[in-house]
Amino acid sequence: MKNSHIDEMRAFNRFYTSIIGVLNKKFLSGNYSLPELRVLQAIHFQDGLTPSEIISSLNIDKSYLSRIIGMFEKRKLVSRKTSPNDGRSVHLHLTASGKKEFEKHDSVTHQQIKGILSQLNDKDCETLIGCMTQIKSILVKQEIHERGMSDV
Amino acid sequence: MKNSHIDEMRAFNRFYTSIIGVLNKKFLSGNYSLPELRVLQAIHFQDGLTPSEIISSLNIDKSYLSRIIGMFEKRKLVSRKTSPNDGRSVHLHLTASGKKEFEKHDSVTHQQIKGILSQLNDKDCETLIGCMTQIKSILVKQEIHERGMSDV
DNA sequence: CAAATATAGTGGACTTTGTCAACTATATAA
DNA sequence: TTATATAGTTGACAAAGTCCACTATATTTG
Repeated sequence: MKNSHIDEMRAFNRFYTSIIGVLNKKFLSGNYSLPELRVLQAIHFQDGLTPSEIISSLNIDKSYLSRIIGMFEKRKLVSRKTSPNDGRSVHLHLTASGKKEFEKHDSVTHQQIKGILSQLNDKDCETLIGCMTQIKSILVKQEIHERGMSDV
Repeated sequence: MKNSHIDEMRAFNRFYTSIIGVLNKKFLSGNYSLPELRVLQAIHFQDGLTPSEIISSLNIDKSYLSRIIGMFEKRKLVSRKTSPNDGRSVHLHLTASGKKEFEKHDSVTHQQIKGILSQLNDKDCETLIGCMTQIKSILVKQEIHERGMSDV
């Protein structure tokens, strides 16, 4: 490893964080905050999961999560059901409107990314995605990541 | 552009945001928050710049910034000097301890990135950095970014 | 089994972070 | 010179996130 590599990676981090920040800011003009959307996504992704499962995958405070879920329940996007096996834990499900809300948000971010990629020529697009895939495959071995904080 | 590219890019965004999140969290166990460090960096990077310049480059609220600067001044890391040309604006400078504080933080994040790269074999490292450089060069044309929110 | 310990989730109080609007002071334009 | 714009500060507030105590189940262990 060269020393300049470190600077390069830091430059990339600043650059890419900035992009993510801009994208997040844009779509966050909606009704929900980023952690809220992460929770919605998590439940969509795995119907019936429990708060404690969300906690470990999203690295979020349990009281904070409890309030987020409470808010979703009040708005009828999520339902809680006490687990038949374990009376302490609850299973979370998206209601019909919860699913709709998720789809809505998901399509917005989909379009957002599409908007970026569609401005690239085919070669650049292939290169870009190829690079992303490679970076992921190299860094995934190191297990630095936890489920993170972008919905883009 | 293929449709799958969009999903790939979104996957990368989630993945990389997560990495950044973990890194940021680690070094943020220090004395300053991320925006605070960004301000310190900005002043280090361009001695004598004004709050309003920071505002436009960092996209931060002016009252928030004013308080951050006030805190730095109280801790003797930054000094304010009224501009001779324009009595409304001030020029910001790092004091000796301000510079030391910056260096301290900078070296921590340097070591952190070094820690990651040093676990890679030479080929992976070259590939990784090469990919980052390419991504940056492709996306920089689109000007999506603003100066962002990572200090890693 | 009964007592101790652990786990799941909730709610109150709090801190940190960030925003909004009003204000002072200087500068520029009409 | 009056009006308008810009730089920065301050107070009040809102949003985001954390900490701790608590209830209620579950599990362990003596």
